[in-house]
Amino acid sequence: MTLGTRDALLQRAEYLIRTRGYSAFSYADLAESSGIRKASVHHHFPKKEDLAALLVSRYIANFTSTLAAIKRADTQAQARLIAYAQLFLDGFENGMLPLCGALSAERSALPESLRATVCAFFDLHLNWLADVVREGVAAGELTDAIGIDRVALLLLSTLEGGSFVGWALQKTDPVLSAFHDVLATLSTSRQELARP
Amino acid sequence: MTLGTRDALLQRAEYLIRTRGYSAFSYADLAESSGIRKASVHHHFPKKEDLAALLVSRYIANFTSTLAAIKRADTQAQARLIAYAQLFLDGFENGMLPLCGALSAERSALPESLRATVCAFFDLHLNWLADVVREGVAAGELTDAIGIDRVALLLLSTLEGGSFVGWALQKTDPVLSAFHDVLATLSTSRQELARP
DNA sequence: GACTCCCTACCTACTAGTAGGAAGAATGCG
DNA sequence: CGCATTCTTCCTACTAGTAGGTAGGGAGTC
Repeated sequence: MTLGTRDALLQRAEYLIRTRGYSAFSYADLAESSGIRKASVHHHFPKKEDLAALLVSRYIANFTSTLAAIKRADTQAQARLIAYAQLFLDGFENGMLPLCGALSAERSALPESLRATVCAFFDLHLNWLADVVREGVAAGELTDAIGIDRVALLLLSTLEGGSFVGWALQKTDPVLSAFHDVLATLSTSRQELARP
Repeated sequence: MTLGTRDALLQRAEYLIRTRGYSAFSYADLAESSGIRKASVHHHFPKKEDLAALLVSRYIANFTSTLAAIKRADTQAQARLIAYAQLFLDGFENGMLPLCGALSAERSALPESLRATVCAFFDLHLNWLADVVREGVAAGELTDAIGIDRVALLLLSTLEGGSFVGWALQKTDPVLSAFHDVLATLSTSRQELARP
């Protein structure tokens, strides 16, 4: 399957943003790595800001349906959360940071339209996590010692933080390590923890 | 106390890097926000890369002594860790991301000299945390269910991740929320968790 | 006299973005 | 069908502005 030029550009742009950041990627980079001229990139996406905004909103749309698919595929909270965490690992193994984590770092240098979208993306994560945790608690699979919203925040923080630490150290283990430790703590079934 | 020009420049540069990122801050920005001309900034720091490298290595030196001071001031692991976490909150309340977290996001766009320093900084964090946790476990204050190094990674991940989530959402609570939840889990004394 | 600090003026390379045209595919119509 | 028109995609060539960085000079200080 061969991607259309437009989709190929979006894909390359996503990679560049998730490795270099929004400010540090240029239309010249994007053009070169897509085998096209700079002016042609502008034909598809007149402004850099438009490109990024579209990219993120499409990403959010995809992500939303991926989360829905996870909920459909797994009925247990634990399995759902592991599948969710796997998304972070997948990105990492493709050499990329979490999109919105990367954008969050440059927040002050971002155009206003992007900031709001990044914020919305984190809310999406937190709401989905809270939902899954709520159902998990109701089903007796997860403990409810610290409150649903705090658990959601805890899970997201470990994955974002783990990704950044792993990214800096160029190691894969930190990405999921903290998440798994937290998940084991939250689980009522408390199976023995696997030491690495 | 009035800072020398050189120190003022370093301080402003740190702020700019911890809000906009390395790529998105320019000598023009730095000059303007320091009330000096661009060429004068170059007089003090000929290359941007030099400035950043010096800044980070000085930051690491300061941080090292701060960590040593924390160890001296508190004998209990829990108190030490809370003081450590407070450093992240202090930065956040001054409107800044963790320095090395921010740099980590742009890793691919960073000069080689900086990448290594960023990596060393994370190692510093992890080694100090592992040390504190080890002593805490030996003193019976902390549980040792998942291994010293994993606990260090867990604590660092929650703080880095919490900072980024809080930064994107422009809220302070996420910064320490996950860290405190994890710390409560690790504590053998298990005092009741304060709900927010 | 040498050094420090800061300046104006400048350089080259690169940034996002534009103008206008060539080639080809899609479309409308007699 | 043939033929012209329009639309899409991409191009070369350009703009103005900004990036990091340099040359060289003036004023104060050791």
